[in-house]
Amino acid sequence: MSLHSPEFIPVETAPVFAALGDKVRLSLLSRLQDGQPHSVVQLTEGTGLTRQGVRKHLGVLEGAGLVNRERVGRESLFTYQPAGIEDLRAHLERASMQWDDAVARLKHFVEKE
Amino acid sequence: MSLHSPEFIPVETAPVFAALGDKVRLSLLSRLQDGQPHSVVQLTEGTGLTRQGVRKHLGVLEGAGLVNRERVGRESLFTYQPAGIEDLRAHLERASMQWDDAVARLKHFVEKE
DNA sequence: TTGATAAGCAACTTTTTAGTTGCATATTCA
DNA sequence: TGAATATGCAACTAAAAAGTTGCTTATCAA
Repeated sequence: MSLHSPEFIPVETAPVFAALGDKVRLSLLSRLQDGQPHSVVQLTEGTGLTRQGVRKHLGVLEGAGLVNRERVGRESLFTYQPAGIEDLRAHLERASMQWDDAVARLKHFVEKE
Repeated sequence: MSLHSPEFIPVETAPVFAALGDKVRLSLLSRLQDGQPHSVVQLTEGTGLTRQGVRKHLGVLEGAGLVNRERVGRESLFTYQPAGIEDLRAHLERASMQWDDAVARLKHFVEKE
């Protein structure tokens, strides 16, 4: 028998949540949503930040596995990677279901008294 | 016609993601998953942190709407609030679907050439 | 081959977050 | 009432994150 109750959301996913926990990075992801590779200058436009600032955010997204980087010629092209979001979605879905179960059990327990 | 393409994940959700982007907070949420109110001392056990440290984390979770606080007697009782997670789940689900659509359109476009 | 463009790397400043200690306040209970 | 328990609040330190500037390197195109 397991000593641990099933984890709500695994702590290993914290870095991915952290990567998404920033307005600039969320809007960068929005712009990568078209599935096309985008260069750093391209992604810098409209952010109000410097190229290096944006580049740092892209590095965070890359570190979390949410985007992919590829050097092509003199450009660095970033592309959206769906796997990370898919993963989170699955975790949250499971968490929601676990919660519903817990509530149902609680209700049953209360009514039994 | 709208000038903006639909947002992948709305930037307003960033604070919620940020709240989840920490191992301590994720494990606190795990322990609140039973639906029962828990006091600060109770939640401090096993964290290796001080009561005040844990209290700060609980404050972040509360600020993100993920938990609820209620003062009862001399205790502060924290309870899990499912709405925030539910919200994120819905956003991620929509994002996944949008992505699938984008990929399908892209594929169709390529094949047409 | 030279000027313009895209980017990388490193150092540095500023801001935010995490975590602590110290002390005051409110509650419970013997 | 008085000791023990649970918490709150404020100040402080340390560490991480965000963002910048300055300079170098690589690539493209006339």
